[in-house]
Amino acid sequence: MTAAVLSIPRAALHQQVAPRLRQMLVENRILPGAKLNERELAEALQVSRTPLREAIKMLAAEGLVELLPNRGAIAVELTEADVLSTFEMMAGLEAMSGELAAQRITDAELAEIRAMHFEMLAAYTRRDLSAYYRLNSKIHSAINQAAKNSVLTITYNQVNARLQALRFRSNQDEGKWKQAMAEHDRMIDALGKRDAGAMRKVLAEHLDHKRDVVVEQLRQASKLAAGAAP
Amino acid sequence: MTAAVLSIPRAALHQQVAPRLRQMLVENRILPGAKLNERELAEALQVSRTPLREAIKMLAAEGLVELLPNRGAIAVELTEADVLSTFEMMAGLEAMSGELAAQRITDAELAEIRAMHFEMLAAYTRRDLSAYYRLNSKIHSAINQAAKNSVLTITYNQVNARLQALRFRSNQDEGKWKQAMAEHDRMIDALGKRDAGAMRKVLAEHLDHKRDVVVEQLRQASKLAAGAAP
DNA sequence: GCCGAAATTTTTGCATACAAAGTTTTTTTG
DNA sequence: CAAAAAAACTTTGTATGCAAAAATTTCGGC
Repeated sequence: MTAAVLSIPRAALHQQVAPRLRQMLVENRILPGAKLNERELAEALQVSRTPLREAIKMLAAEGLVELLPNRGAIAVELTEADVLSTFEMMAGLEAMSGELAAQRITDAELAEIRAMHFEMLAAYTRRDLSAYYRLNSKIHSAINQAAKNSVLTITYNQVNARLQALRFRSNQDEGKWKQAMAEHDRMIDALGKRDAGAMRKVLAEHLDHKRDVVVEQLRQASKLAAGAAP
Repeated sequence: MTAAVLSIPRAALHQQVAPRLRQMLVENRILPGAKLNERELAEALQVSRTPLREAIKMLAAEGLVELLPNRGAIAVELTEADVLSTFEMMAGLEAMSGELAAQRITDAELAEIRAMHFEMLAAYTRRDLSAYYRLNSKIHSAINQAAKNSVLTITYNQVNARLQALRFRSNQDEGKWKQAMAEHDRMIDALGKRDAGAMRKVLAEHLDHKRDVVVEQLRQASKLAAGAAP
């Protein structure tokens, strides 16, 4: 009866808590700037404070929470400057991924990315935003994998985590979406030709456009807030 | 008497322990692959296991130690592939720093970097390796600062930490050293001209050469070890 | 009624205690 | 004597308790 419970969970509690907390932060279930109350969280996650605190320290090292001496941790709040810096960094990482992937990708990897690209075309045609996001994320991950640099992959995932919270609410407008798809077309083309320079260029541009979409939405959101509050 | 002790140390223990542990790892005072015994370390650092464990979790998130379930943590051991990946990543980050710095550096920042460059020329002329390393590190940091991207700075410092352990033992040969100095000359030149493309290029090459020096030394070291052991 | 100070409550930070997993040593058996 | 099993020991992982700091509330003075 309890066999599954006893045999499967070989992961330590702090190793279970960290991903769950990370997801709560990334999905804005814990709002930016909000305090992470240890007692409350420990109760909610059904663990004692010790493994919870260890998990919080890990997320602090990842930059998802900020530690205030004697005042615990708060979910990071990204200023517009932070958002721009993060996107600029992602653009650099994506450009590097693309450049290296163009040099190192195998035929099998390329075929799989092409397949996902067609799936994404299908999602775009159906205007299935959630499938589109899922496939987009998978394609970019696959490109990163094809670059075959473990440190780049780790860094990419870390920086990417900080942006998830923003992209979550980013519903694209039709024009931008079409443009993003066109950029993906060029990407697949450049990958097929193993053109590292073109990959760098198209990915850097792609991320710059994503940045523009998010920043525009942030400005709109803060304009709305400013109009409502005072 | 105890006023200084009572007023200054507002830093939490885990915040003090983490940097100390990081330095021990970076300076190879804890050897790669070695187990981090909690009782021993806690005693050596004069803290209980709780803040020590929190610090270890932070270093794990930074990638300096590896967590083994129910078996604690070990200092990461960099394979040759890891070293290559890390240098490749550093090359990308330095290239990005240089490119952005060329676009954003102020005259004051440029002047300070030029001053440090002259100091480094002095250290090189005296063959003062330790001063050379210190200034080299400061110059690269200053370029990174001039890029004015906080996420890039954090990432740069993290990835750089993993390489400190290797550079520590890297005594350059005369030819490589001269070449590195020439590259720094070109760097300062490109920065003065605000030539982003040239900065990207020279920094990427500079790091590639550093990589070659380290890899060559690693190969020599492992060759020596192979000759001695069997 | 409102501001400020003191007291109370809450919360964080650290140490310790205990349980579970892992490691080593000893013992037993073939 | 070797290999396997068992016991003893060590180490990690988690919970709990206590002290110090911060936040909140209460109370006194104006």
